Amino acid sequence: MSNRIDGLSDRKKLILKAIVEAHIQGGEPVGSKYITESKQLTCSSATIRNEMAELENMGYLEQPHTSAGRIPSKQGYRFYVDTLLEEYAMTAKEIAQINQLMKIKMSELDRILDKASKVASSLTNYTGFAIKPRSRAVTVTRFETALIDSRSFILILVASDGSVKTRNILTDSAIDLHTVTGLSQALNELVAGLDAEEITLPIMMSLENRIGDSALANTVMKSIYEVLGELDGGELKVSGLDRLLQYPEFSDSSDLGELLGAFERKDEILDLVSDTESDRVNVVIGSESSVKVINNSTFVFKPIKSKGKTVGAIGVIGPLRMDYARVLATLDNLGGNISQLLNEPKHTEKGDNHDG
Amino acid sequence: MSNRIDGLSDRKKLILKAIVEAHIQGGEPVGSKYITESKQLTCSSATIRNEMAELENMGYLEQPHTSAGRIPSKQGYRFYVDTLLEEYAMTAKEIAQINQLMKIKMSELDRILDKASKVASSLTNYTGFAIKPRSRAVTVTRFETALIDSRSFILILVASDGSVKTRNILTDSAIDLHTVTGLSQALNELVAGLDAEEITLPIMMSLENRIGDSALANTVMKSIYEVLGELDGGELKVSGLDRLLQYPEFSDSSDLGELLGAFERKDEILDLVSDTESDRVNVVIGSESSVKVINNSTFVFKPIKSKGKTVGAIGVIGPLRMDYARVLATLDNLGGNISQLLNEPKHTEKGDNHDG
DNA sequence: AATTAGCACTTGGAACAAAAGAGTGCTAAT
DNA sequence: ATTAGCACTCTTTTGTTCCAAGTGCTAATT
Repeated sequence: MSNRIDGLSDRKKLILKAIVEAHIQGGEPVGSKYITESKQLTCSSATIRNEMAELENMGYLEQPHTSAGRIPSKQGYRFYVDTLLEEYAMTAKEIAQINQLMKIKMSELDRILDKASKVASSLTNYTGFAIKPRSRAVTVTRFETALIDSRSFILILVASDGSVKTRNILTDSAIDLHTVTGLSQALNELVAGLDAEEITLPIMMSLENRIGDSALANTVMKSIYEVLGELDGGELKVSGLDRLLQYPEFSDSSDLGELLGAFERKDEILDLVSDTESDRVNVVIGSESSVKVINNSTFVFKPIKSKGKTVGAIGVIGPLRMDYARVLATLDNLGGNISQLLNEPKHTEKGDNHDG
Repeated sequence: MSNRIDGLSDRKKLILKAIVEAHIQGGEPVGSKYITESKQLTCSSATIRNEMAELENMGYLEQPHTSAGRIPSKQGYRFYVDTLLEEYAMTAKEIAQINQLMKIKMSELDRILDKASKVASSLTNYTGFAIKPRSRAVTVTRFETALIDSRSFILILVASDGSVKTRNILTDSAIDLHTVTGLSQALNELVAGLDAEEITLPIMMSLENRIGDSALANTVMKSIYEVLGELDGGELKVSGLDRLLQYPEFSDSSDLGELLGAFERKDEILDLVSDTESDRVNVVIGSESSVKVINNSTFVFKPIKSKGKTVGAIGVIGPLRMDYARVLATLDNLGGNISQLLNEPKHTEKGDNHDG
């Protein structure tokens, strides 16, 4: 009888779906009686009980204690997300809010992501985050300088991912426009386009020779290394942290502490996002991944692509019993819009606000 | 008998001090028996009880319920901080850690503050924050441009407080080096040094005339407004959020939520810090100030001065029963060091790392 | 063979009572 | 002015009972 390609009869699927959704909605364990009363199935509570017992044996459900209803296990949520989830139809209001964001045509990824994480948080009512994953491939493609006074100038570094970093440089000896112009020329010829490993001693020597000021060359190279490090190491922005507290699973205890700690350290989350390849919305339930920190929470995130490369991700974090349908739809839409924005030909529109 | 200039006998002061310190240490209400046993006073528990009753009447102590010991009231903490606190001698290790930070000679305030908030958090074991207060006085003192390609360039804005902001600008029509050089010249002559109110319509008109591209002028001015807004609105960085959770007063409940919410919104905290004038370490206990959000927590922060002006602040946030002696000493030292770093003549040292 | 009604069983939570413990306030003695 | 002593108050803990929820199993039914 019926569809068993993934090992569950249609009825079991229906029951599992009903339990997951009831639990997501109410937060309480779900009993057999509730399922029969919800009229999605025609059989009796005894039948449901038998099926539930089997689902528990198979690992899809758990029982907090003998006389309680069932709650979905992580495997249960996983099956739900992968197989049972129905498309969520976004409301006009939600779509409007996303379009609102899209109108702000910012060209700088950092600021787009920052804004997007706020929107994700406010649309889903979970904690939102935005991330720029690690990528060794980023280099400085161009150097510019701007003289400030006789003892300081600004070094501007344009990275291959489009981001711009600046550094105030204080010099030991007096400098003039000629010096810094020469410096930026030299950097553009010798260092631009190289990554950290490619900047070798010979290159540094020739830079020193070229500008004829070893102290300056030294200082500048230090700054460049630093910026390369920043470009490489990802960034993580979090917004709507306080929303976590409204869910009883975080209301007390150590789970919240682990999450906050993970946000502080950043690296676990960066790893988690950087390691995934799928372009679709990713759902990481509990400690499915090797990342230990997020045991009792779910990460959902969607990569942001620009010209075929993953340049960032936006997502939300919340309890296991997350409103997956809605979150998936929201992030898919939002992330897709952002990727599209990044990829669309930039100069086709009328001359309104082209920047941010 | 004895010192009553602030209305408390010496003995009452001793008792209050003992109670505050015992409570800071243990977190539990303090009873009369504990005080007598701690051997700081020679009188009996009954005497202590009488004194405690009086201290409660005077508003320095509170009783959670009849059969509990006393805990300090906000007024009690206030008196303790203002009058009873003994100098905390920082350990060699703590001083070493601060000196470590000081070695990183960064010239950019943002990055110093960011780092400093982390150090403050790790030294005190409370949540650290760093802030750049609002200040209407900041203007853009200088504009630079860097051409990227025929349709985009980077606008660099150097602010009067030394910070540097950049904006990617996408243009509708093709541009060349000549265009952007002319643009920066025009901006430097017409707009540099003005604050948002001073940029009037006539000025914008003459800019438009000067560069002869109204769409470009428009886009650029939008970016400038935006940056002026950013420079004006303060920044708030928080680190060590997870440390809050180790204190039982935040272990559950809404207080934590209010704090997290305040960190999200930022404005209450910015107001709080921006409104204070004292250069010393400030201690805001509970809702002493008009800021409602932080009812059951203490803010301690020290302003950072550069050339006589307050350019930032670093501080920590924690429960009312905070280790005030230690926090005050740490922030005073740390903040003082940073201010000194910002003010010291910058070019006197040997040619080692002058930047960051 | 699958479903279902019925019932015994398990368990956590609520309600209540009693006891223990901590600390006070007051009185009377020093 | 201080202090010993004690009655009093209030929270916390512990134990008991009771109840409701929900299960698993068995026997009857389709």
